[in-house]
Formats: sequence, structure tokens, C-alpha cells
Amino acid sequence: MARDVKVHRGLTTERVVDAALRAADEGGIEAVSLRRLAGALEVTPMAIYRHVRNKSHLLDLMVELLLDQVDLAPAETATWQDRLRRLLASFQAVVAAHPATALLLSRPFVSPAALRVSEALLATLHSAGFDAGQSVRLLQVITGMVLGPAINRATWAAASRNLPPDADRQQASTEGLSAGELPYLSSAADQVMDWSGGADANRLTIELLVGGLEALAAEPNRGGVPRTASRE
Amino acid sequence: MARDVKVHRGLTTERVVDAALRAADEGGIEAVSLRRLAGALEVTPMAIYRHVRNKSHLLDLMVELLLDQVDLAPAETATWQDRLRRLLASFQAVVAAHPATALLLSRPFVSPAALRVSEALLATLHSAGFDAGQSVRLLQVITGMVLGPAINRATWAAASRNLPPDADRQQASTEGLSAGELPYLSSAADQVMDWSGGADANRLTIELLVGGLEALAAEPNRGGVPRTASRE
DNA sequence: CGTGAATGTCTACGGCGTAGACCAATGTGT
DNA sequence: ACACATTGGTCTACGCCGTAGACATTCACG
Repeated sequence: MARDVKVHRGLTTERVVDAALRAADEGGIEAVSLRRLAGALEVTPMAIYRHVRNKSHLLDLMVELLLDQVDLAPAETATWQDRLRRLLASFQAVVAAHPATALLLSRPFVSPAALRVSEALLATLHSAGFDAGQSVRLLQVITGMVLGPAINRATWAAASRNLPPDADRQQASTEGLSAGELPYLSSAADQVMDWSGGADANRLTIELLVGGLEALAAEPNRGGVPRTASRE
Repeated sequence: MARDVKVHRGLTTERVVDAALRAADEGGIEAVSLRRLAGALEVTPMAIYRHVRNKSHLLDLMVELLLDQVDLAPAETATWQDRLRRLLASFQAVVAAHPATALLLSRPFVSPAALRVSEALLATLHSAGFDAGQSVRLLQVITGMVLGPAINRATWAAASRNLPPDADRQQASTEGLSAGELPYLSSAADQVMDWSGGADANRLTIELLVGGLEALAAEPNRGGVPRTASRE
């Protein structure tokens, strides 16, 4: 029963995942290659395979580590609004702290931690009065909202600079649009630059969601079969 | 001025992008490799480089083709609510029709078409009464909401089957959770299976958003500095 | 001490994106 | 009609990637 004994070179699954997460956080997901990782750990690429089934498994473990930091607010929380706020704020904090959360965009949301998050959200939505079908649909939207900022941290910076950073995609965008044709966009670009980190953006997101859910719960036919009305 | 003359082997940028898009739609983004693409077009891999700068550029062109299908509702639309509904419904339709929209999750949102979409959304938000700063933050959330379904089409199917499809990540999830511990999740799983395609899920998303925006616009201090109140 | 399991290494394979030299077809100017 | 430059496709090769399989070492325990 040799378990946690240090042997050979003290490589452990934990060390591997930690290193991978660090690499992903500071170099982007695509910076995580088994060979580079092995280099950082001063080990042969194949050594990693003693602690991780394959790269996909490694990425799953990284996701797990991230999502385990999410605080699933207890079910006893006073109102569903408060539970939702607390849960999502925690989720948002994790997303904000780790660029590696971009992993959640490409990987099935089915690890134990992910399931726990989903379960907590579904429970909250249930107590808000939504049925199972609606809750599932809402769940998808909510994760999208939370992950929104993760989708592109760099996008806006690139857009406002008229795309100098990457010489590759620079041409693709300078075809038909000049600065003047996008008044709102260019005026908004300034706002983005001094973006202090998005703390209030996150609050805005949550309140948008809570407000929307309240409205939806109060007027259930809205989300169901909408009146023929397309105006007013 | 030889322009649109057929020479050699009639490979064109359009044919390349079309084939790539088709491949991405039916095999996922990672199924798009220049070599495979070349095979499908009965051409050498390097031939593609005569029509596309590099892979990144190709992906940009694919995104462009997708986003050009989005109907930017005209600014004269009666209410901002209606314009938002129309614009987002169209966006959602594109997402639903093309699995390749997963590209939007990994690529800067800065192609001309993407900028046009963003501009239209910002204009709509402006007419709803939000200032530039809020609009930018909301924009991020909204695209997240719309792209939510794209984030994982396969996730739920995998989750409900207790993860049989992929032998790789199957283990990662069967550690601490058994079916009984996730009541809402497992009951919801059924709902997901007969998911007719998400038309009403999309409506739900839009109404959630509109309702949330209305609430936010009516009570602006909510999204700003929230009252100390954390209860009720 | 001996043995079997655990851990790291080496070598090698096929796939990827892509640089660079080459070459055939094409349309142009005289 | 003929040399010519341009266009579009091919070939070869490089360095990266994930990973299979055989091997070597080191440890835990009898």
C-alpha cells in the first residue's frame, strides 16, 4: 500500500494539475502542452502519463480544481434571489481570477464539481418557481452569462486598438469598416480600456439576471407561448 | 486584369471557406484541419495557402460568413425591446443552425460582421437608456447568453447518460457523485432528452433579458452601487 | 534479500501548421 | 506568334503536438 510516499522524482497528480493550471492562467489554454508542462516540471513528457490518463483527463482535473472553489450557497438561504446572488458572485469570482476558466467553454460541464454547481443552480431556480424544463433552459443561459467575460478578455482590447497586436487577423477586419461607421462601438472602446476589473460588471450581470427572473416568474406566459403581440 | 477566370484547379477562397464551414458544422471545430480540408477538396494541403493566409485567417473567414447571416434589426424599429428581440432571435437562429458558431467562443469578436453586430446591440442598449459603460458590460453578458447553448450541445446528453460516450473522461466524473444525490439534475435530464431544438428556450432567453433590462432601466441604482440590503 | 509494483525514460509514430523551392498553366504585351 | 510575368498547385521538410510500448530504475514490503 505505498501511497503518498516520495519516490523517484516526487511528481504527483496534484503537482501536474497545479502546474498546468498555472500555465493556463498565464499563457492561455493553448499554452498547456504536455511537453511544455513536462519541461516546467523537469521531467520527461511521458512521465506525466503516470499521473494522468491523457491530456483530456488533465484538462478535466483542471476544471475540477477551478469549480471546486465555487461556493454553492446553502439551500437554506433566505430568498432564492440571495442564494443566486451569492452563488453567482462566487462563480464570477472564480472566472475572474482564472483565465483558465476558458476551459469551461470547450469541455462538457459534467465533472463532479460542475454537476454540483448545476444542481445548486437548478435547486435555486426551482425555489424561484420554475419547472424542470424552464430551469434547464435557464441554466444554459446563466452559465453563458457568467462565462461571458471569459469568452473574450482580449477581444475588446484588440478591437479598440484597431487590431495591431496580431499581424495575422489584422487584415480580416480592415475591409469594409472604418472607425466613423461605428459610433457606439468606438465611444465605448474608451470605457473598456480603464476597465478596473469588472467587479461592478459582475454585479450588473447578477442584477440583470435576478430582475429578469423576477419578471419571468411574475408573468409566466411571457416565456411560454408569447402573445401574438410583437409590438409594445 | 485576370479576375474570375477558372484556372488550374478551380479552387477559390469561397470554396475553401464553405468546405471548412461544412466540416466544422458536422464534425466540430477540431475536425477542421488544413490537411483534411485539402483532402476533401482533392488538393494538396499547401494549395489552400494560395487562398487563405493561414489557419487563423480561415477561421476568421468562417466566423465572418456566419455572422453575416445575422439580421441587425433596423434602428427605426418601434421599441428597443422589439429591436432587441428581432436581432437576438436572428443571432440565436444562426447559432442554432451552425455548430461551427463554437468558433465565436475562442476567437476575438472583431471581424467586420462581428463589429456590426456589436454596434447594433450597443445602439439598442443606448436607446434603452444605458450609458456607454453599462452597455459594454451588458454586451458581454448578452453575447454570453446567446452563445450559451453553443457552449455545450453535447454536455447534457453526456451528463444524462451518466457519461458512457467517451471512455476518457468517463472516470473523472464517477468519483463522488451518485445519481441520487442530484435530484434536480437527474429529473431535469429527462427534459433535456426530448429537447425539440430549443426554439422556446431561445424565446425564454430573450424574454429573460428584456425583462431584466427593463427592471434595470427602471431601477438604475440596482446595477450601480447596490443598497446594503442583502435580504429581501 | 528478493520480488513485484510504482515511477520515470527512451524511442518512435502519425498528425498538425506551414516555410520555401519548384513547376505548370495561364493570360498579356509586342 | 512568342517571350514573359503571374497565378495556382505540388513536393519536401521542419518542428511542434499527443501518445503507444518497451525499458530501466527505485521503492515498499515480505
